[in-house]
Amino acid sequence: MAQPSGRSQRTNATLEEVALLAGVSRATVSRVVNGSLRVSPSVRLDVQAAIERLGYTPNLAARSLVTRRSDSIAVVITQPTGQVFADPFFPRLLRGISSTLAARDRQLILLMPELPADEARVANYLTAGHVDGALLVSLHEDDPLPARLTAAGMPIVLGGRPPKGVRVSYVDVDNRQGAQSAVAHLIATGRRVIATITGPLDTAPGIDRRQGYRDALAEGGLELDRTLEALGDFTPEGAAAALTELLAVHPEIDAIFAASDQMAITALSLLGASGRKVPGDVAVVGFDDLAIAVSTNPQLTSVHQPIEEMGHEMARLLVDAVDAPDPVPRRVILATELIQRASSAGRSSP
Amino acid sequence: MAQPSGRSQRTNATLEEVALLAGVSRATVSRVVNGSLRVSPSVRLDVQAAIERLGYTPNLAARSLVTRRSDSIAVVITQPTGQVFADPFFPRLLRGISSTLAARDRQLILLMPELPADEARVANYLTAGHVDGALLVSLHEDDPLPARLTAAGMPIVLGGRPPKGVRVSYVDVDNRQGAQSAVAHLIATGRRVIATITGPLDTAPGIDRRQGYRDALAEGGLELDRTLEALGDFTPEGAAAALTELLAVHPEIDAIFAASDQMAITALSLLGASGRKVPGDVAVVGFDDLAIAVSTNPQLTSVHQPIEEMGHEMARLLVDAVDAPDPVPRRVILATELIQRASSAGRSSP
DNA sequence: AATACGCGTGAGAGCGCTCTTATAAGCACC
DNA sequence: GGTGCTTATAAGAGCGCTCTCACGCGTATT
Repeated sequence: MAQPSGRSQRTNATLEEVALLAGVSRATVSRVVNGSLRVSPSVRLDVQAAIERLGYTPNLAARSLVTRRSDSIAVVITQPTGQVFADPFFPRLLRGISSTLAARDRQLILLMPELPADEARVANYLTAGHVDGALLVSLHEDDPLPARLTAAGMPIVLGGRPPKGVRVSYVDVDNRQGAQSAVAHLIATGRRVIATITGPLDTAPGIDRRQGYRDALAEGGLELDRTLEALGDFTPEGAAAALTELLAVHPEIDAIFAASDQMAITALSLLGASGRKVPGDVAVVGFDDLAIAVSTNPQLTSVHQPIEEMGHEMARLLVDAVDAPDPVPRRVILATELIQRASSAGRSSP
Repeated sequence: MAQPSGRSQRTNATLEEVALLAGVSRATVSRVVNGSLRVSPSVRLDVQAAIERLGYTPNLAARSLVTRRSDSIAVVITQPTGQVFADPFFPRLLRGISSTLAARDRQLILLMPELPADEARVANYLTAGHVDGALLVSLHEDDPLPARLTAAGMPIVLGGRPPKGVRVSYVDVDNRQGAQSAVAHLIATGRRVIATITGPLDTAPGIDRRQGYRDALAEGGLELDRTLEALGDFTPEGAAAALTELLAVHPEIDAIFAASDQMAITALSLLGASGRKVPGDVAVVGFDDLAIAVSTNPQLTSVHQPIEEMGHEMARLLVDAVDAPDPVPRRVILATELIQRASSAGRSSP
């Protein structure tokens, strides 16, 4: 009597109540709900009407208690070191994952361990069987999680190529081919002294993008010069240091392929500060195709990655694996696309 | 015999088994697990040993079936129109939410409706009682979700000020004060013809940031001139159009406050292209303090928002409301901070 | 006409947990 | 040393669902 008391107690109807209203047994209602074929059309209609009337929604907890499945999937995003958060990779990836999972009636449980202690808890949580599978993104090199989960019989799919010879399913963008096409483009537009600012070489994208750079040089008949490869770490600071050294050693540079847009943008402003014109003196190409690539001056040529699609594929692979356990790890490599803008325009054209 | 068969069947122990091993009843084990005080120390120790030995983890589905709680919280991120995804707002917000939720033993269920049809499904899912509460982010103006959920008795907390006079708990950053401090800084450093490129004026941040701009002008004794307020929409295109018009009407502009970094960066390159020096001729200040703000040329002065903390507060508010339903909506407004960089340096100093 | 088989449906067990209620044990008191 | 009290533990019901099994009916087979 103390309060006016909130209405809408949200007392969800149960199977039992639906059954009563429809004049059938609980089992039959269950069959209708789960789309069993073994129900006569007339009964199905009655039941559906009752469900509609009562606004019935299955109690997921009760269901998963008996089915031993949770119909939910964990997405584990490990803290990427440093500023990698500077780009909107995760929202887009999550959107891709989310839409596919929703379409297949799975819940998305997001886990973002920060401290090592969190990671232990996450591992516990996952192996406790609260989810049917896990999607792992941006692990560090020596993360024990994939091995632990695989050993525990939990289906997983990684985002990005696994570091070592770990045999798990994964989805990745074709970093190598993307970098290759970027550098091939520089060669095709007349650049001859092409430097690269790499990503960290203990990460797959760092390695693969450098490899793509080398591939393009080889194909273009240009000599590989290790002093044109400056080690970056995807951050502005790292890129600045790398570029400063590069310009000191090779003032004749006429093109730069940066392994990330963040670094490419830093290069853009540093080159300007050093009195060089982009693209007149030096062409610049980045990787990621961030939204700000169109806001820089000049606009930045960059390699576009199908991130949403990566999410789709990851979710698809995982759900398939949950539904039909498959001993063979699968992998999907998605093509990238070079988006040409002003920062790499040919010398002849303005 | 077909396969070597995977080991580690992950047959989680049950309460019953723990009870058997510890020589007590199921109920006693349950008390230990849930931290009841009514257990003698010796028995508690025995039980804990048994739990340890069997690697017991409670079955969440079974628990929530009887407690009628899920111990999980939904985070609903509605598709922001256009490019707003260009900034890493969501990862940071999610990180804040995630860490607080984890600390309070709640699961984070992420829902990202894209199409209107998705939104209906999300609403259904939420009202079906699968979660204990919901965090709603970046709703559009007329989103019916808050009202629906509140009516259904579900605790919710919004991220960002609610559009109309909706009475719900929310957490927001102090957009108005942030903008005010940015513009006050411009005035203090000698700027007199200060324009603004606003955000869309049907969003709370758009409105509040413009209001902060006006506040600062009033306090600084400058006349408000509506033709110095150009309507933007947070995108580069919008900003470009707004700025072009602004410069045409007011070539004497000596400072620009852009309601987002994305727009500020666009302004930076456009001003350069028009032959104006930043900060020599025109000072530029943005809002968001994106990571690329340090990579632009010149580096961009911007208003920093405590996004992780916003996530923390949202989660804290919601979990508190779930634990102790509170008829009074709460609100938390977090302070912003102006980060001064080269783009707004005073004319006297280089 | 008798047997067999399919197919739609109902009855009932039981998933692992919490929570209420009952019981046993311990202790103080007069 | 019996009465009354508190306190630790056990027993058992039941949350809402799925799923196996049995049943009864209609149709095909011999």
